[in-house]
Amino acid sequence: MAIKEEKYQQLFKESLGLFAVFGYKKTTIEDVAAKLGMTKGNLYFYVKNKRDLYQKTIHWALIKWQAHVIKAVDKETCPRKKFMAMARAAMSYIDTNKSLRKILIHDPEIFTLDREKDRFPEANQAAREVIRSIIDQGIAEKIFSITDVCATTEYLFSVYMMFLIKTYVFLDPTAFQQMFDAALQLNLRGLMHNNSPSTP
Amino acid sequence: MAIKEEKYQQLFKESLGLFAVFGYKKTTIEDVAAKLGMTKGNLYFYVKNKRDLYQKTIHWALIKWQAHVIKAVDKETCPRKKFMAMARAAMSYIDTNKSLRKILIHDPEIFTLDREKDRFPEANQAAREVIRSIIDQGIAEKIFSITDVCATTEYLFSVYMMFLIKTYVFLDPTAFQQMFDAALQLNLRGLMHNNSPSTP
DNA sequence: AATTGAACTTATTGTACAATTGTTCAATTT
DNA sequence: AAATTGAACAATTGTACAATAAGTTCAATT
Repeated sequence: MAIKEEKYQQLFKESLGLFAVFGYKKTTIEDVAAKLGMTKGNLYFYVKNKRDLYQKTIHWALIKWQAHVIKAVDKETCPRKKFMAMARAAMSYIDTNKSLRKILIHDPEIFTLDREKDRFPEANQAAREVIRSIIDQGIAEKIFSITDVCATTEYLFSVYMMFLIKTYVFLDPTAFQQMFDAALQLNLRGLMHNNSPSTP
Repeated sequence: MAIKEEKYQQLFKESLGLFAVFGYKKTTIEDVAAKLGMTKGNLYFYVKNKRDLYQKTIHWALIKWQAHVIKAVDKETCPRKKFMAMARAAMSYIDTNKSLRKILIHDPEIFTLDREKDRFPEANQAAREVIRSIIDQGIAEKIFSITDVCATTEYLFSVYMMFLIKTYVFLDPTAFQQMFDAALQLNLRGLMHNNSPSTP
């Protein structure tokens, strides 16, 4: 059913664009239907309701983002480089993806530090696992040394969330970059078994 | 005018208690006045308006909190221990102070990762300076080594904010403690010049 | 200087109704 | 059978205005 998949892709793409411009409330089901050249009634063949459309649209965007990050991580072999690739890919993606970024500004609670309020636990769990696998590999190769892998993963995921929250709100790109670099240095050195001179 | 100072202390204390129980909206100026045995009109001798009362009350609570942290930091001489003392004092204080914590739950935006929306820039600037002075001392004593002190301070302050946001929302105290310890280990090792075995 | 209490102003709540938007579904087309 | 339509229906939001409650001011008083 590649044809139905195509339809969904198009639906989410157009939907994302509209939600980005008008926000959830101001975007009507009819707007989305019109954009796709169908009637609003037919949209209910694809999604349960408006909220479901919004949820599925953002989930789709988050998964696409994640795929981009994983691709960047997989290009590297060393855990240290993987960690850097992960951080950089995640941040640069959101920086270039105007639509997703606009939605995050409209609806900042998409990223929350409160796990109870997490509306995208599936996508975020996958993100945790990316971090976790890099740490595990680093420990296996005796490059990283930390006592509590689980808690460290959760902490680094929270730091990642923190940066996301800061990204779509940050005024000065230079200040952001500096803080990002400082964080990367601090966390990498914190993970490493021995402090070695940083290779940029 | 130590007598007037006393009055303010009492005002903020009672006000904090009421705001903690009922929240900003449900707490009336008359409630606060009654608690202090005065009429609501007289409250306007002390504060500009209701919002000002709320603002001054929280600012007062934040400064008291900060004084507690600084006291704990000053007990230590080594920058490493100072850093740990700072983190621990800040977190344990909020854990025991039920009123302040309740207010933070009612009004989570008191702590924000968005500097533009910071309603207590004075108190938070002072907090940044506590972090900064510990880092500066650590570098002077060649215990810490980081390239960008300014950006690292800002990053660690953000991590501090993140923990505060997580604190009043965290379900499981054990999980919080583990994450806190992992973060402390990671950040301390990241700051240090050479990785030495951690002394607990 | 600190406080009162009444007068005054501003904000909130409730209600009723109109308009808009979201949702369902039997009928129709592909 | 899967996809789509359009009209009927339900839910939500917006508007207007009255009633109420809460916030604010200030001349008089302690």
